Amino acid sequence: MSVIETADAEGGVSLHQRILSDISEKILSGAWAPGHRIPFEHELSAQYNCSRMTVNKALSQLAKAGLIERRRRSGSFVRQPQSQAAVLEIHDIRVEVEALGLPYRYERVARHKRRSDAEDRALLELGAAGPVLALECRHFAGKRPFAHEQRLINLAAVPEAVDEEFLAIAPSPWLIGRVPWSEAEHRIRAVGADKRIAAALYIATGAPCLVVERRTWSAEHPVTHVRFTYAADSHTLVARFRPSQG
Amino acid sequence: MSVIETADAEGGVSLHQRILSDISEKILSGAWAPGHRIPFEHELSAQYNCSRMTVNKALSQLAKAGLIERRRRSGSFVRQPQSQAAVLEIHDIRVEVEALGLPYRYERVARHKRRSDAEDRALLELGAAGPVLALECRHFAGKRPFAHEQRLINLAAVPEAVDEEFLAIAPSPWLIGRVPWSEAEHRIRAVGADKRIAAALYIATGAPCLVVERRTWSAEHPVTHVRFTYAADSHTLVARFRPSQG
DNA sequence: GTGGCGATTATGTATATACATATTGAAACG
DNA sequence: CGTTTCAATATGTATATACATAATCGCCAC
Repeated sequence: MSVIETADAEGGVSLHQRILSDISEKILSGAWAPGHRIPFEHELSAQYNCSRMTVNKALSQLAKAGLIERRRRSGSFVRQPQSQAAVLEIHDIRVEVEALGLPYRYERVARHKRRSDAEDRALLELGAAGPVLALECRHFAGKRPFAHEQRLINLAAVPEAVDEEFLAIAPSPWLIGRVPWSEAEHRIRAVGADKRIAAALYIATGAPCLVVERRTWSAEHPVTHVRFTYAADSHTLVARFRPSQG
Repeated sequence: MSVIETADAEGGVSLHQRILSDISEKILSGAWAPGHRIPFEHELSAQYNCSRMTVNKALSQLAKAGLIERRRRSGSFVRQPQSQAAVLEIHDIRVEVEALGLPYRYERVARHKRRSDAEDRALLELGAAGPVLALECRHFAGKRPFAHEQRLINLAAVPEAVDEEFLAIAPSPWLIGRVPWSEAEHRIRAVGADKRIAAALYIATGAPCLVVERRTWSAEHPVTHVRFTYAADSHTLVARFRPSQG
């Protein structure tokens, strides 16, 4: 390798930028699937004939953007690609269904109390392990399933949920009446239905679904994480706003 | 300055991180107003007793986050608060793509001026027939299509759009700079890709997609209707809020 | 087996250095 | 007087190096 050789004659783009876009191209194109281990820093620096620092700069940015996950001693791995933006609005399913003029019905499918596992903690953004309540429910519009609900409740924040079976009342209205929320985060995306969702919503596996995930905090404490899944033809989120000034 | 003196005994947080948060604190608190020139890299490196590279790392991140603007030979300056209405920022696709660290590219696929048909009037909520501009565009992240855009512009509300080809600039930024909007409505849903969308986004027919439609009004006049379609694996909308009313 | 423990390894952060690039301001020139 | 040139300056990108840190692997003792 030459000493201090600047500007790799790469059309104005800096090297770490080129490395970055090469790798993200591989990821977004699917050539490197989620879970795939991307080459080590020292391998890439050999491949691109540059220093490890340059590779590190690119990989750090990819990690910050959420495309890859880095693990010491193990390497860097492709994550589920996702970009971020913001949208607003909150919804109550009973109200939505009744607005359609259809009879609403609620069904609790499952309920488990357990000590939070790693996935639970990730979903709730919990630091330490603790008791959680896991719920699975369905919401019907007329005879058709309208939405599937998977929910986690942090029992450290809402201990009285232990005594509720959620057979007659859905978790959302129960929580809203009890726990004032100070912050909420929504994630909205499209997915293909997996087998479980397909069965729950009476649709084909792989059929497009809208997924709305919501995380709620009350005074800095994570309260609940919920994932609603709707069949594509059953649901449109609507949000109206006026501009706010800076 | 000492030689290779690691871990400045600063409670686990890295130095560049501390510099970054110190400066953003100054900016967000208002102590350094927009337009204020923040200290030069060499001044900060003296102040923090560290190398210029470390300061550079912090400032580069601040620039990428949009808090400051850097000008060669002149220094770094606090930017005007970018608190554009959440909605606008949301669907500025260029910003989303660049936040991923990927090169953004825009392409106009088609442009037609016509008298509004029934479908156009439904989409724009127009009462009477009138001239509209129909556009089809694509937004790329790296080499992959990131979003497909179908747009209608009400020429009665924005007559000067007739003279714009939209080859170099995308409709969103063009409109934002020209037409103040007073109200917007969003509709978000999942669909299976039809043939046209599948071809445009390099995905299979029927593959799940996220569709975001936006209608905008300016002083009661419908301005534009736009439909963005994203491949399922490329996009997640994220929104955080605090309760403002109820 | 299995439980601990040290060696190994990949990433994380920092350093000093080198040169490129863009921009500014002032000096030199026609 | 305007223009051109040039040096100074701040940022931009890259290098080689050094050491910290965390996680894993394999070895060894029990």
